[in-house]
Amino acid sequence: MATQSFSRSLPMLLYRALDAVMPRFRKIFNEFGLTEQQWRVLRVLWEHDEIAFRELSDNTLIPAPSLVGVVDRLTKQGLVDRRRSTEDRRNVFVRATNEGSALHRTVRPHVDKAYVEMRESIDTDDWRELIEGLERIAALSPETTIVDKAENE
Amino acid sequence: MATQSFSRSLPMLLYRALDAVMPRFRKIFNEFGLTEQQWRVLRVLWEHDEIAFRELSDNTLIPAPSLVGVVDRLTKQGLVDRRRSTEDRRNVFVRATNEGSALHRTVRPHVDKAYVEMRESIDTDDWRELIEGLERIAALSPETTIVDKAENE
DNA sequence: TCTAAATGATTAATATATTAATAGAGTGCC
DNA sequence: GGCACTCTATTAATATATTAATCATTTAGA
Repeated sequence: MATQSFSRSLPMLLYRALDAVMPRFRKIFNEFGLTEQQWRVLRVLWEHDEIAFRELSDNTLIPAPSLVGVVDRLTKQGLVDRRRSTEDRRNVFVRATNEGSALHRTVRPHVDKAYVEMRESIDTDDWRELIEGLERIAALSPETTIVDKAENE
Repeated sequence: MATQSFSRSLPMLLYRALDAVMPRFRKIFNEFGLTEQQWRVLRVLWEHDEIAFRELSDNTLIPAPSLVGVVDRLTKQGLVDRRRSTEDRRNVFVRATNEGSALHRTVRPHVDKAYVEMRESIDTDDWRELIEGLERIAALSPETTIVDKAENE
């Protein structure tokens, strides 16, 4: 039946799960003067010496228009750099400064610790099932499910 | 081990799942001139003839400061009402207008249809496991995990 | 070659999230 | 009765999300 408990719908459960897990992490970020999105950028930059703006957007899940501001503020704080590509001048590359990398190394252990604590508060099998289930949902990306519009009306 | 794939961490998977499922719903909301949050308010009001502001915030998962603006805009559109409680004048009650209820009845079938389609694209057992897993995580609400601060330092 | 289409970052406008602070109203206690 | 405390909605300031539009650049094709 279509009509079911709103609070147990998939979207609301996803939001509630985020509300349950994120505050502990945001608290850490804030202690180091970072927002959640700024942290995500530093986190991704940790694994990419230099990364295209578009890829940074994909990896952090921060929409491009928002990412412009996030990178602006990180730049203002001296934590990242921008560089316009010479081959294709539409592209922009972002990289962490020394200061940005250093901050990442400082914050990272706190984040990892909180993550492990959270993970350990859940049964291992349950955790694995949850992760797998989420990956299935994530695989339903919007593009994947688009049917040719002409087909319907 | 603490160091694991960032893109497969619980928070990023939750965000990716939302990115995968919400666009189809937002598209519906927008067709009827509603934002996602405005819809959530109407959806909750559907089951409560009148509801206290605080409860509305809890049920919609919209933080109180944001909800003020959401209700303001819904009021401006004539879809909901505000009423200050006479017993305890700190409280505010929100209710749907006739127009608000009517809009809900119009939009609801489209939302339900999209939800069923999404649900049917996932194996039933997988779906159940996922919902259960998310409920476990949601139960880890921040308040639940707070240890007395004096205990640590 | 020159133009139409496509691509990538950015801007714009509006709505919402986050965090802290405030203002008004109730409550308990002396 | 007054005072400290608590609770509720709201405001304030800043950051981010959403959607559409723009601007510069590149690419494809006539």
